[in-house]
Amino acid sequence: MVDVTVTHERTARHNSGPDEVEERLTGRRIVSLDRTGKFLHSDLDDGQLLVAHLGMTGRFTVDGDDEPHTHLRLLLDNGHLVRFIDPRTFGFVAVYDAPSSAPGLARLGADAWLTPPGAAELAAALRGRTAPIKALLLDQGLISGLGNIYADEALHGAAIHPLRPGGTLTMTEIEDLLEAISNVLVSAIHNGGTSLDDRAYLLPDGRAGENLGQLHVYGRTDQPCLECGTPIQQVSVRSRSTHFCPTCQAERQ
DNA sequence: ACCTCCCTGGCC
DNA sequence: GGCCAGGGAGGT
Repeated sequence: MVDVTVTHERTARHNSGPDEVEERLTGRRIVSLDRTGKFLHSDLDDGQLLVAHLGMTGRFTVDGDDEPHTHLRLLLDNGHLVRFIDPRTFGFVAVYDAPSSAPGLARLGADAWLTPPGAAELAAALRGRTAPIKALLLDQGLISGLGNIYADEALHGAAIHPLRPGGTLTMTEIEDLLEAISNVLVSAIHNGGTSLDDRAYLLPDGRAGENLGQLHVYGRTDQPCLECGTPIQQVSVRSRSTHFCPTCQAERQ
């Protein structure tokens, strides 16, 4: 990285500020590109760890246009210009000495796509947990990588009510849930991801992902369940909108 | 283990 | 003019 410019305080909030991020990155070479859950992370040539999170509206572009809400620019020694654009500034870019000092990243559960847990492992993690399974799926400590949309979709695929206390899931339900998570992610990735009307998420070439039309419950409040016709219900779980079919995902089985 | 806060664009 | 959307951090 030949030149690094950070122009928004909040983007650098996990370091002391924009100056520290610029200083720690300038002159460094990126030697890896990885992802765990929703965290992007790279090893640098001096042993530091570069971590980025897109939050809700963050995205990286390479040699793109200069857009509003561009908060960080990386000029690479190959001439390419990487921009971090993030209107709502829920995302961040941070540099740490070690993974253990990166908040969030250090506490992530197994990645839902790359290294999903086995049923026995997930069952052990769920044992004794009283929080709603929906909340546990969003809390990245159990399984990492699922957001609000795919958590709702996975629970519907597994026919599990979102308010079921995590510890009450049967082994069969846990197996179904893991399979549903896999199915949901395979489908979403195959379809290029879920671009909503706000177009906050787009494919690298600027096209919208087409998975929205494949969703069974998210954003389908009051519309008929595709399995049974019952109107999809929307409730709030931990102040996150939650969509489910009250028939397919009955409270008890 | 819970709750509040952060932030902006879009829509009612 | 006000509310909602959403991911995580931090504090209680």
